[in-house]
Amino acid sequence: MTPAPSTSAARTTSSSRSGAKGGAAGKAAPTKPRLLLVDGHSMAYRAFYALPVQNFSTTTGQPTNAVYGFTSMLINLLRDEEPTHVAVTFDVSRASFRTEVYADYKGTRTKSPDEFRGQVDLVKEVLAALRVPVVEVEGYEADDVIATLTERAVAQDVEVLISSGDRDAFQLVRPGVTVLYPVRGVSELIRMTPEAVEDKYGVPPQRYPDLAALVGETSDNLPGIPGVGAKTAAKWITAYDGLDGVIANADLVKGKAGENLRAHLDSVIRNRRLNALVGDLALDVDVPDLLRRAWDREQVHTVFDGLEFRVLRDRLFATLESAEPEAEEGFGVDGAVLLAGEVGPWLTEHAADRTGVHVQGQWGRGTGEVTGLALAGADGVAAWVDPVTLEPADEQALAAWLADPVRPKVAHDVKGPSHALRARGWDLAGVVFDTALAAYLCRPDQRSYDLADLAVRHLKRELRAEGSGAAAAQEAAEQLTLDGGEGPVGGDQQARAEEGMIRALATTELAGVLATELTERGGTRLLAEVELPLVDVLARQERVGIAVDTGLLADLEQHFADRVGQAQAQAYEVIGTEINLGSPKQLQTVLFDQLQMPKTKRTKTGYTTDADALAALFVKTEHPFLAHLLEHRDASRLRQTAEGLRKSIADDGRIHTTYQQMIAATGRLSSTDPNLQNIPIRTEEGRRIREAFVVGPGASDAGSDAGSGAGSGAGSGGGYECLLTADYSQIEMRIMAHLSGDEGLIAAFHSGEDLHRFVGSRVFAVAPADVTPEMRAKIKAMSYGLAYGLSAFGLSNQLKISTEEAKGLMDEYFERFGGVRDYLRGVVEEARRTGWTETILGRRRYLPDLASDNRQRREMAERMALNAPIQGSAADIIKVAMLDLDRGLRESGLRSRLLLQVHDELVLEVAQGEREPLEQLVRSTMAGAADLAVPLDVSVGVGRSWHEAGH
DNA sequence: TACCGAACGTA
DNA sequence: CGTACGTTCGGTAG
Repeated sequence: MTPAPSTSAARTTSSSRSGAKGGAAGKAAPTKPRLLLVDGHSMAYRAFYALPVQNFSTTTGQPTNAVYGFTSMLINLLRDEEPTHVAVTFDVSRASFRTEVYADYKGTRTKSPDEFRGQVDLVKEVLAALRVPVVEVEGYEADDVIATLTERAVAQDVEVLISSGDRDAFQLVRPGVTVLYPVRGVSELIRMTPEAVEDKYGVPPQRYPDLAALVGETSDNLPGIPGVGAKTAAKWITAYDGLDGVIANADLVKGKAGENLRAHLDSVIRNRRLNALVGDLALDVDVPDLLRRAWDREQVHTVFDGLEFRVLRDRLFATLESAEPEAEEGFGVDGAVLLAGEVGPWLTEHAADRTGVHVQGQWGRGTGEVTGLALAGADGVAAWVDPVTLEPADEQALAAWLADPVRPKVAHDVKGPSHALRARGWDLAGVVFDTALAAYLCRPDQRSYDLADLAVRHLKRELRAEGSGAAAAQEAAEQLTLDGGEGPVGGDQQARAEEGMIRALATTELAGVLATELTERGGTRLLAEVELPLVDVLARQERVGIAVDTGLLADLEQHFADRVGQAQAQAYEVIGTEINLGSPKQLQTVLFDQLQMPKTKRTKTGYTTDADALAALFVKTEHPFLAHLLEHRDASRLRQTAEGLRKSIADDGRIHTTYQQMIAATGRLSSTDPNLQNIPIRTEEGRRIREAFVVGPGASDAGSDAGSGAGSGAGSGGGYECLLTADYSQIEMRIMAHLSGDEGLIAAFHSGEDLHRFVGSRVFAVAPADVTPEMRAKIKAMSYGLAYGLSAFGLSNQLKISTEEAKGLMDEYFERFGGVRDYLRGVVEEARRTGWTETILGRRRYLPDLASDNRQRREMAERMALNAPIQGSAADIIKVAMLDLDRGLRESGLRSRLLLQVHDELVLEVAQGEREPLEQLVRSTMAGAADLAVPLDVSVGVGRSWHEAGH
């Protein structure tokens, strides 16, 4: 029986304690507290006018645009500003002390539209679910409450952020108090710091109400002095040291403006009295009461469901995880360090069924080391094994169990650990679930899939022993040390064992929860049939590595270094000074200050000096410095690349990259340490680096496990004869043709004609033979651009043609290939409706930003939605090809082996005498990896080096 | 020492 | 104002 059964549903109610702890604290508590104050009424009102009401209402007809915009803004603020404290304030009623003073205060305001009223209560419902306190005081406005809380916060050394659409709030600005003022709706807020206020109005923030009193505020029905704007008002205020001075010296002011001032002194004085915020209200809350709290999960679901805020809810959960309730409990550990002779019996008793495996140690570059092994049986009993002190019988039992494919195991991110196990002589088989991979498939946009984070999120548990905080665990460990003395189980080891067993237990429990979630998201088959079996294929690729001609690489590095030296010397000669050519900052000084060249495109920190811009500058100025600089850039990048590769060559003369299977949100692999997926190919000089990747002498240890051990005696001539590369041609365009079902594009792939020539002939309405190279280049750029969400502007930029021409080109393209246009439009619509995109194997990518009210974010999400199914389906296909190929190699008894994957290309090492059959196998396997409406074309090349094999 | 932005390599 | 990545460097903040 599991000692501490737990499900995620069982623990949503523990809010009193977690509430007190606060969600914002999350991981690293901010050093200084920060209070966010929101003027609820004014921000909701802004949202109401920013978002078209017809697009935002529930099926029952309830308008939700204001509450949607407000909630969205609040989520963004909580995410981006990370306040530790938060409150939202509202006006209680129209009547306030100000209307008593001046009956027409805000008198021009028309009654708010019907669609708006009622939404304020909905906003309050949302706030209640989010556990954001609402503060309001009868007879005062929201801004008075904000002013009061601001004064209190400042006195307590708490930083303040005010979100208000009312300019009166500017008077509160000072160091440590910033107003976030909405421009254009509520998605963009500008930061009104003391400097910003002074920049904009010409007076310091505390004098802003003086200025407003003179200028007037139409929205409050406070008329100012006719003919006096901010400029004049600021001038007076500065000249007479404030409004009191202006009033006292009203007689000195000349001209028509002066007359008007004297005529309207009363209203100015009244305005100033009304726009002064009240900073000393009696409130029943104080700043500490506003500590951010974890929101109520269930209530959020209820409220958001009612409002039909599906995507917004996803965004809330996605962006504000730190506000999850803190885990309450740890793990009850029922387990022990296995002593001599206990391993076999333990496995028999506890490890027949699904067992959690956690490896302690280190790994990387295709190898590793085991320092501890923890197991957690399906019965909830755990065990820990010290790999150093195992006796032969234990060793054998453990090895047999680990390698037994019918003993099901669950693990977390198992590729690395499998290297460590393998290096210890243990093969791992029978892994039926990987919690990290499952979490990745559920939410492929996450940065990491750390076990501890997943346990907190999905199990609501900390990775620590039950009922014992860190201190208690330490105590227990020390106790053991004292008791055990020199005994078999030291305290340090005990602590490591407990840590390992907890992780193994957490893995088994997580596997259950994540399996359910993955099923809901339709990813079960993808995990079982693609990602999980791929782990082993990738592990072998990493272990095998690719051979490098070390001498050649060193020569190349020297060659590039020489080029760098020459270019540098020539560059220095031209400009007469020795600057660091690798420093954009120093370059900008030379280019734009000393040489007075025209300014390039702006970056955050200045002006760009990228290759495109430098080339454009060279065309304009023909300054030789630019040529030397570009040469220096090019050569030093190549030198760096060569040097980096040389440094990562292992003792076996090969480079062992690491494939990341859970990084790219589209489903692609990535390669690190070193990255072998970005080795130069475009330029002649760059391609030379590929000459250094060569066929190996073979006979390395790892080779034997590619072809199954037993049968490999046959042709053991030993070595390898060459490298083989095989890549899919235009796979993304073929997927586009398949997914769109566009008849023209499908016909293009069946025509045997060159794709871009074919498409070009349609777009330009000429015979294929009459498609010029220029036309072809434009078509090629556009075809690929479409899959990335390219705009006419972007296309014109890239092709250096006018926007009009680019627009015409795209129109013509869509005219001829209407299916493509319909598909691209549909894919975004569908994603907006469901919240995700999908590949041909059902791999999802969630894009909550499709509903963002921030245009930049939303359009970014739209481009992602266009690209994800295409790039992701290509990733699906090559993964399937790798699995089929791996299986095919084994079944046909070939000894050749997979070395690299570069998105649409596979690199293999061809065993002696296998060139012909291997090519056949590779071609048929890759072409057969998916059944599309168009054929999958595979091109193959062989050679001694990657360069030679390339084609 | 740690992190960010600019730049640039690949598909 | 074109997607997806990883690495390197210089610069700056800590």
